[in-house]
Amino acid sequence: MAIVERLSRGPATLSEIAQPFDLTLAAIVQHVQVLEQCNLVKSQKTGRVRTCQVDSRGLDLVSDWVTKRRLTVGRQLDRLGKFLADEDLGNPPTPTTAKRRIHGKS
Amino acid sequence: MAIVERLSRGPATLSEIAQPFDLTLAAIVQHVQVLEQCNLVKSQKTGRVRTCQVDSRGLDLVSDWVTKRRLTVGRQLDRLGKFLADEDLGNPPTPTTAKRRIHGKS
DNA sequence: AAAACACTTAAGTATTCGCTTGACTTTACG
DNA sequence: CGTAAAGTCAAGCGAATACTTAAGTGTTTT
Repeated sequence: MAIVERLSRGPATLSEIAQPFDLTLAAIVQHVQVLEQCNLVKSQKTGRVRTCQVDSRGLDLVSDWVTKRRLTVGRQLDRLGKFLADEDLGNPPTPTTAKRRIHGKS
Repeated sequence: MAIVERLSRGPATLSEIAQPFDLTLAAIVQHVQVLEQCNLVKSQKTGRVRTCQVDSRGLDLVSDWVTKRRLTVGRQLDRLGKFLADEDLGNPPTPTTAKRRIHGKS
């Protein structure tokens, strides 16, 4: 998160990213590699310098996921209302009883 | 993520959450505890059953962070445009950005 | 009361992570 | 040229993590 925050203020080289952290350059490189796999950071190398920036595709991925969850949570409230109505009519709640590998291996 | 997705489709007990996973109930409890620390899940116990739902505060936290990053990335583009305009006018690059553009003449 | 249920808690373990070190490659500069 | 800078790669180590097992606790059901 701190690396993405740094990069959201403007592009930076790997050494520049590493500077505020008490870490080796190699460690930073490993973090950036993971962030690139997540499409949160993109980079290109010019000469011996690798410059990194935020990749907005990763941010999109995250915010899309969050908004999807929030939408279905909204529908959940509707379903709760329906459930309470059923309850008032005397219907029993659906007991989807889980019974799978509570202890020990299958 | 899978637990939050499950809960975004409607509340569930711990056993119900555990069902689709090949994990013990204890493992699921540990995951849910972490999610509660992150305010991504909330739960209350009724009798011997603990029912869990999505806590929208956690979702808000995430999407707020993402939109903040995106805003500053936006400002970054403005700065890039300004930088390129300066370049076209033949002005020397500012020292903080001077590390690029060492190679061939434009 | 006894048994079954739905967790809860603690402890142990095996794997995974994060990081460092050190050797190496490539590029820039005098 | 030689040397320094910026980064890459692989190996290794300690610490954290994600599980499991096993023994509780409180609550329904029979």
